[in-house]
Amino acid sequence: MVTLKEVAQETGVSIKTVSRVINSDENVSDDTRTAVLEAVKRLGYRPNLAARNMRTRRSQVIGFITDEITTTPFAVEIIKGAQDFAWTHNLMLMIANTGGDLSLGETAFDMMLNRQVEGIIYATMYHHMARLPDSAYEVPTVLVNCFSEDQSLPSVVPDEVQGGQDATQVLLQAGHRRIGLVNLGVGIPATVGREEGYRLALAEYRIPFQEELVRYISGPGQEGEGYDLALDLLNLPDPPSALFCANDRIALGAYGAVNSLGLRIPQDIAIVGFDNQESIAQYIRPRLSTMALPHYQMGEWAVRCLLEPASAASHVRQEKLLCPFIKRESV
Amino acid sequence: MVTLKEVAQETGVSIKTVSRVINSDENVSDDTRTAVLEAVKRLGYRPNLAARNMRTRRSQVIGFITDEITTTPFAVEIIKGAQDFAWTHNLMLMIANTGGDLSLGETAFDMMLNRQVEGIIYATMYHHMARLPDSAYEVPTVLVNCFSEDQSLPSVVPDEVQGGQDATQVLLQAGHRRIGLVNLGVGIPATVGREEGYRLALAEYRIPFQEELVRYISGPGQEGEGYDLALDLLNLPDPPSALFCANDRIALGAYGAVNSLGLRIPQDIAIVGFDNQESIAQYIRPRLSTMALPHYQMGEWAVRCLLEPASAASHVRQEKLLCPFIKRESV
DNA sequence: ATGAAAGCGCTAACAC
DNA sequence: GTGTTAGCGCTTTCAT
Repeated sequence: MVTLKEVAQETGVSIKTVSRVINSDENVSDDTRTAVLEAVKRLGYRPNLAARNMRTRRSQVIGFITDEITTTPFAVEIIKGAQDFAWTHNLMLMIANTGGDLSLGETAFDMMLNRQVEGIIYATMYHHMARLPDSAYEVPTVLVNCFSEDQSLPSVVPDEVQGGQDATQVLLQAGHRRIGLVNLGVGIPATVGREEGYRLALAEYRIPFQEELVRYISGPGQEGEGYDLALDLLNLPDPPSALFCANDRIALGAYGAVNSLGLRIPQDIAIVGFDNQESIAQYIRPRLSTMALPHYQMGEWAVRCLLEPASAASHVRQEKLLCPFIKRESV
Repeated sequence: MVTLKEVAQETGVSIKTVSRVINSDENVSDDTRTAVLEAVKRLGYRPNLAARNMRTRRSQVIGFITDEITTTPFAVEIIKGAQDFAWTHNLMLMIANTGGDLSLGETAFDMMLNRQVEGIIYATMYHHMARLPDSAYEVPTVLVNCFSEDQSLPSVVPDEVQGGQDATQVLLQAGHRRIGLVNLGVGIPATVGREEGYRLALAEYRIPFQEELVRYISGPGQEGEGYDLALDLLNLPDPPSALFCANDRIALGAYGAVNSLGLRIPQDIAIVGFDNQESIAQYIRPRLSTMALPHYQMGEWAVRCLLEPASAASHVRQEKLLCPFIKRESV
């Protein structure tokens, strides 16, 4: 390993002068700087950030802990957003995956903290409330796609209400007045928020909310249930002409239901999904119009929040990011 | 920050004794150990790995650089395999994504090296030859899903030949004797290897290889081309009764072609895919039988290779990992 | 079984 | 513009 000392000896200057050059300090004569840089190059010197960190207390590393994110293809965009933004600020991401296990989560925080990370991002696969170890408070921590019970940690989540509202509006604007909602399981933020948006959009058009048009899935088999519940709705005496499906897998099931009735999408039944799971939305025919989750942006926001604790984090407890509508062919 | 020194003062012993306790050194009396541990807990002491690293030269961090992997849902399993295995050895992964840009790749290596990583894993989205910066040789480096031109770096890739052979065998064993191959673009390892496997399997059954049964896609629109090429094959005067599609997106296109001809899968035409892209294979009807890529295992292997340079890395230049057959309903 | 001193590579503080 | 000294938190070496 080549050290500052060796570069100094090679150049015939003091260690501190080399340090100045490395850190782009102005107070170095051009001649000295040139000579030093030349030696740095020749020797292949590389600053030891671990050593620098000891003095500056800045590791230039931030931790990124997830529950099961790497297994959720479409959510890895959170990592990408975080890493791209971190990169532009000379920060690196250190990652850990807990598999949803709380004690592993605690270990993950400890391992990160021991390695002197400057901040930690905790991201989850699905939008929900998260339990966090005490060590989450030892360093700035930001939550992505989840929130702590007491909202004591800044967090960034998708704006479910806006998403639900916009999805419904798209259908409304296309002329539909009787719109079914095949929602997710009861009690989770996505279900509540998307339905609230649905109601808001209906209210704007002065359309009364009707319970019989709303269904909730109850198990994990989303396509299957989506099929059944959509079929239910379509078999109503006064059936809806459009379906808002709370995610794309449900929408996929709904496609099947529409087909089984010999109806066409979007001519007979219009469908809007949610999540923009490319692997589904892009490949089914007609291609699915749906609401995208702002994964990439949430990742970016999290890093920005860590970098500017004054601006973002302290002002808002929870940032809600826009879910944009992705127009394809199902409406 | 609580340091060894403070714990030592609190307990009334020397710094070194505390250090011994932290590092589970035997030579400490039980009383002392208990007292120290108690103080460690009370004070919330946390070893500073950056400081330890200065003496031991072991950062307990390894770098994980990818080209575009985080954007390829099904390939993130490489990260998961690496991270799970690293975890069991108390190592953390530091990640960077270059977007395929070579100069960014060089920067990524530099940033990792400056942060004293003990080794680097370079993983790519698709199996291909990779160009690496010189700095890749400054620390143990392992390639995943790619290889260096001169094979000077250890690498781990899917066993394309075995995969192609097994896929074809599945069809052969199901009684098919005329099997079409809709292959990827010419010249890449996957195309060459999978076709070689296809030929080997045919040879085992003494079936002559026929050029007219093999097609290659030429553009990026894999489903569309898959559709066209499969249709081509099925329209042959003496059409195949089974199709081996070199990836699942092509298979998806082939499904369309079979449907358009009013044929059924697998009764009239059997299909085997490749890649096991769950988002496709799992959701199309009938569900697609396909060959899985050993992403998770490649990630594991890479870390193991870094940890045991003596065993794995130095013996084999390139490790080929098994692509297992995933039985579903299309054969 | 325990401790004192040195030093890892670097930067902060303060000379000159 | 440049150098000296000290010390970040830890482990190593060598005493005791």
